[in-house]
Amino acid sequence: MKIYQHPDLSDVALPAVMQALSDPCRISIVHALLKHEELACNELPVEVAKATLTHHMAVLREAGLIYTRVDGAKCLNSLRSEEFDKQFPGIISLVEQSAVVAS
Amino acid sequence: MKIYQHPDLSDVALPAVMQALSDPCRISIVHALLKHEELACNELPVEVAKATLTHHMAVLREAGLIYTRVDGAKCLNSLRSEEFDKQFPGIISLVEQSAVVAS
DNA sequence: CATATTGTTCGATAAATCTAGAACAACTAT
DNA sequence: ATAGTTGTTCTAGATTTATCGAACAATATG
Repeated sequence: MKIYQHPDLSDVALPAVMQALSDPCRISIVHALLKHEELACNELPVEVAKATLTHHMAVLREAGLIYTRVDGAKCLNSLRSEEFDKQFPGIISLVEQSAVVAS
Repeated sequence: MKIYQHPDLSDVALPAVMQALSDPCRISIVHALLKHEELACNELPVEVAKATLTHHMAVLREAGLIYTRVDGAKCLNSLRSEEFDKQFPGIISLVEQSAVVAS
């Protein structure tokens, strides 16, 4: 299957992170990953087309927020919590505490 | 002159804040206000047209990041540091520590 | 008063982003 | 194998955002 690229967090710029988290749909995804550790794309609580979800996951991945590994036909996503929080302390915590909006 | 509206920070949603800080130009503006406390628009280190700057300032204002007061023909802008940090702890600090990119 | 300064608003264009359908590839299961 | 599941890529449309010039309003200055 596809080979997922994950950036070094030291290469991720703050505007890219902010951009990634400026979309309520992606905020919802992060919320879900805070609750469930590892989720396949089709287990995420979003109501968008598959192609759209692929796009959102790519944005989160490129912002260093999520890690994606292949497991058979599915791909499992998790938060890069620790490393991310080291590079951008407090952000994930803010998302965690923010109200869940429609996605 | 214009009457500037400043939202209650409790009414500001996280995606709006993220959106506001997803632009390098606006990050530069926040950087400048971290250094100088209060600055008129024409003192900000940005290389965009006046109309564009007005737009960026409005985005920052609506995200609760800056306060604008009128002083004669100019308007003076400052960060709403304390209250903002109470509502969204750590964000301003992250911006402060982030590298300055081109605007 | 005449001119310059400061910033807004309007209108228009360009660029980026979000969205999704359709075709496709890879794996799973019957 | 045949069909179903999972997710990507391509293409395209729709929405949002960024940008700026020009006209304007309000203040400041000579």
